[in-house]
Amino acid sequence: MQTSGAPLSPMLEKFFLNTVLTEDDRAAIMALPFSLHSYNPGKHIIKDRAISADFQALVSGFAIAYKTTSDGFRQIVGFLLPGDIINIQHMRLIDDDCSVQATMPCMVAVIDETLIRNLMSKRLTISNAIMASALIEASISREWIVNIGRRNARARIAHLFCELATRLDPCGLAQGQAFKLPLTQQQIGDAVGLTAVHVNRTIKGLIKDSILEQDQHLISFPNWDLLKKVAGFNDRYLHLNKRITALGHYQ
Amino acid sequence: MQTSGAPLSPMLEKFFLNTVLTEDDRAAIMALPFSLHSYNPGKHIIKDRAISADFQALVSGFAIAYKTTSDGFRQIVGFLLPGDIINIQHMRLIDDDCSVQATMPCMVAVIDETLIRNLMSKRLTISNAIMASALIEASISREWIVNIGRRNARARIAHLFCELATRLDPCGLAQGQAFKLPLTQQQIGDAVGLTAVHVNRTIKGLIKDSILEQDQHLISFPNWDLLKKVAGFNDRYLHLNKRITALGHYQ
DNA sequence: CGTTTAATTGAAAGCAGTCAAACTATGTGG
DNA sequence: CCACATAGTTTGACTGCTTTCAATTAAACG
Repeated sequence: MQTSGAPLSPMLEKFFLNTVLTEDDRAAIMALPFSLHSYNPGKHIIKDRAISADFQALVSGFAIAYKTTSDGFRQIVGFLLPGDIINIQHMRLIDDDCSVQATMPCMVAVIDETLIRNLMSKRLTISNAIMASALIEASISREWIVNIGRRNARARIAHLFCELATRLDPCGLAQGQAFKLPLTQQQIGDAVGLTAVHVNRTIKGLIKDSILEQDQHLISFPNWDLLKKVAGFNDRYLHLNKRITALGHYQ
Repeated sequence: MQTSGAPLSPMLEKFFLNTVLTEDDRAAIMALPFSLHSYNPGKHIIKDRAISADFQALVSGFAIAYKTTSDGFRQIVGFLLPGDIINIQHMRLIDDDCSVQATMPCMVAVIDETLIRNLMSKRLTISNAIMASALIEASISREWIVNIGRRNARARIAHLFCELATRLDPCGLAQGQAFKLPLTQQQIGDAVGLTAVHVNRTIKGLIKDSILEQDQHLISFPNWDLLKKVAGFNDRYLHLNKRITALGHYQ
């Protein structure tokens, strides 16, 4: 998945992972007019309760979706990687219920939502691909519920690293058994329901036990199977490379 | 929302909450051939990894969707109420990644998935309604992540009760400021990431502080605003009564 | 009425949170 | 290029929420 070149190709590549698109579908998507916006770390791509009439896709970088409790705590509810649709719930629901913030320099492609709606109504396959993207996002949320609800700190953080390594890889953002961590320890805590202090101690423990290695922002794991075992990680919930055809039959 | 009479009407009513359907759309849905199946508490409607080619909707009763960790812990990831589509992710994804189990006597309408696919391809509005249902389910999952990740036991359980009261009401399963709890304390724990023992103690505490009342399986809360405050509950994530039109414009 | 399942309670242990301080990057302006 | 400011990381001591284990009571069911 290239982030250089055509800005919409990361999204297209992601569609191809779950849906068989025709050459016409591909052309129709690549022909969509868009504008590009860049966001530095810390900047908001979507602010809570904002109502925009646009369809946005992440071209490059890394962003977090989060919600805030009434007493001021933050919980990250998902990650956005290149190719991901940023406000997919906005297609059918009025309220954006969470905010989206860049944690790495981000490039965002903005498309007039009306054009997407037209495309979806005319091209069933593209509608299917977007539906599949929404369902995969939901599947990831369910696994996060399991991770936070039923795993201890060590397994939670290991699971987070497993998910990051697995999802960053097809984006060209992982180097073998390593990746550049796009999050601070505070943000890791906000993602897995722990405090930054305990995240720090737990990561230290993982390093001490040779489950992880860390060199500045580079996280590596010489023993992928061990990390997976500690995390109880199974990538099935990410629904990678599982396509169903335009007709809905299994490929 | 009636559970007697036409079995598909609870689902139809739910569609109407988020999408403006035409009379033709309504008729097309009500004309769908279906078969009815009943499940007693404890019975599985979907078993993990099962591959079925059917579209299923809950007609009456109450069911839980859950996942199991590699070390044997169970985490409930969502509730299914009358009108809810049971295996919505199955429309576009190959793997069912969670199991669904009845906790109350359930009636399930099963429809040939091909008929649903045809309906969705011919009727944009119905496709939109199903998409909206999927997005609402995802929104609820995100709020569960917040609930488990960033609230203490008392707020978590209060929040669960708020969600149940709010979602059961349009199904005709809530009586004023009360509802019949469709879950055991073990299941409540599995839903909010706590042990059954601590759920018990926490509910006792809520009762002692007059935030809840309990008479057998009937849960009531004389002070709804107080319960909401303890929970930090805001029903926005449930997306009730927020319709957008077939054309995608705000109503 | 006996059996099974669910709810309840107590005591002890442990995982994670809180508070506070020191340290280390990272970046900026002089 | 260095001094300073800021943000992020690390560490220690202490607290406390939640779990664990075990046993008892109550409810549901055939």
